[in-house]
Amino acid sequence: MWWHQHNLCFRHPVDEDYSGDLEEKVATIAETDESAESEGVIDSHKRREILSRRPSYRKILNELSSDVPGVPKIEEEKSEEEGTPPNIATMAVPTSIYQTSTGQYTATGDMPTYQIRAPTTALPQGVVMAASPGSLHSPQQLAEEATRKRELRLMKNREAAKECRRRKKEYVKCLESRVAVLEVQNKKLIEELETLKDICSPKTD
DNA sequence: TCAATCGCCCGTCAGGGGCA
DNA sequence: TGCCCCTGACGGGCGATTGA
Repeated sequence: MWWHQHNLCFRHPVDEDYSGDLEEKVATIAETDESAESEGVIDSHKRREILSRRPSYRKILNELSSDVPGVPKIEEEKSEEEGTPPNIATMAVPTSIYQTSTGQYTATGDMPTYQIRAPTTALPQGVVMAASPGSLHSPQQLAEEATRKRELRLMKNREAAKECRRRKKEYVKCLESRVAVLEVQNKKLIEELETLKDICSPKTD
């Protein structure tokens, strides 16, 4: 398992706990024996290092999908993000309707439109590096440039965080569907085993 | 009715990874 | 090596729920 928020002491009541449990469930059912790093006490620094090195949802899910045909991949969405420069006012925030490569998840409805808004900062949108550092003279200009860069970075990170959370939700949904499939498989196998036992066991009467 | 709690979402920061 | 992206962590806001 890569995800052990449920073992950490700084419990944050957001979705991390839920997805962590879910992954544990998937791992248990699928009997994929990841390392037993959660055993015992790991100091917070090490835990943080372990957590930070966990692969991205996209990677995990895509690897998963290569192993299991039924698991959909998370789309790259490069058409939105790479098609337009990031500092153009037409920030293409992913809509509440999205779909995976298999079209399994088509609508989440979890991103209300009232929350999708244009950046409200005073950032001069559309002005791409109007003043290079070499052409700046006064300290005021330098300060303005630094502020502008910070605003741009924050805006990009804001959008990246939204996208990351959206992917995480999709990832959790995929895990949920996989849990359901594996549970059904497990049930069938148990039933099959019982049937075979009945057939093969000698009648002692 | 109202304070406490919960669940969800958001923005921001920090730090690791990928890439030119 | 620096820049940029991704994501865990954190703190805060807000609406819904719950128990006194």
